[in-house]
Amino acid sequence: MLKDRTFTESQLAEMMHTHGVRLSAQRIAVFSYVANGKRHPSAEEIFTALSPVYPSLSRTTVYNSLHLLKDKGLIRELEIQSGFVRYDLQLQEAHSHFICAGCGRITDMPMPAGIADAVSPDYAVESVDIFLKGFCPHCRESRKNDL
Amino acid sequence: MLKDRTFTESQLAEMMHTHGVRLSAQRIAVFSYVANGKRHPSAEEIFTALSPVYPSLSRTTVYNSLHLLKDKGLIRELEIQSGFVRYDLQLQEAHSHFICAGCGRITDMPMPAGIADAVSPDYAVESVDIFLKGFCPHCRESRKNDL
DNA sequence: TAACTATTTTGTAATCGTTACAAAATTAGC
DNA sequence: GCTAATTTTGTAACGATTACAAAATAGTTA
Repeated sequence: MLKDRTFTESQLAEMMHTHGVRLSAQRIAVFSYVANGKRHPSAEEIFTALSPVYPSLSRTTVYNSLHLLKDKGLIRELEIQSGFVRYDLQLQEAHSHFICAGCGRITDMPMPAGIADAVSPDYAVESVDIFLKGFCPHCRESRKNDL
Repeated sequence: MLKDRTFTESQLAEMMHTHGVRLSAQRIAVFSYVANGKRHPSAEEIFTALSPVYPSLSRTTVYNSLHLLKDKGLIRELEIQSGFVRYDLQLQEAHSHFICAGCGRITDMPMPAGIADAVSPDYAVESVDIFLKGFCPHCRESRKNDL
């Protein structure tokens, strides 16, 4: 499990600027939600969370912002679950993801070493996604009681 | 890269039977396509490929069969790519998947050792998916020439 | 500041993979 | 062969995402 970190709005704006993303209130809000929120949100979750703050917010803007932030390397798509895409801050330190089959919560885990060694060197690996599925400590416990 | 294996129809029927899947021509065809085809097909690919053989085949039947085969542990879902699900034979030997950003082809790779060690022992890991993305030897070469 | 241009946001409609559902067809056991 | 249970089929619905054009906003120049 990796610990979370909170980013101030000006830090986020700075990151966007250095990655060539023009600023807008909506974009900053979307980026902030991915970077600081409970994390790994879907587009719909972001839209639902931000709508009260930006009543005119459009779903399309959320999608546009996410795609832009992804193309510029600030966030990353996670296709850990069927049916929709989740988004994660593109951290410098690689990590894997654990999704709980009970509560659905996603937890960052350390990236195991030596992944690249398992791939024949003719293949140019550009990204590695590791999705672990199972039960988190809490759901594991409640399941034990059920059985 | 792992080598492929071909299953005869009676082997497939046998596997289905021992896993408690009732036989039907359509189900065998779907299972065979996943087990023997180019592999890692989507529901749509299966439907398109089998339609000529079973002109009455319905997309719903393909989905039904895939879900059943998955629930009975014969095949596995791969959410390696956004927007749709791919299916893979549930092999006894664990393996990871490489998807080429150039040609889209999916290649089986050996499963690196020691994945579980990276997860804190409070988490009950039930499955591990490793998705590698990059360029296969062929596409890597053609890209070199383009740059 | 005004005028002009480029970019972004918005809202609606369309698309695509998948699921729901009920009727028709098939299968299995007697 | 008959009856009950299962499977298949076709159509309609659904949910996430994308396309697109109009409206709003921001940036630039004068």
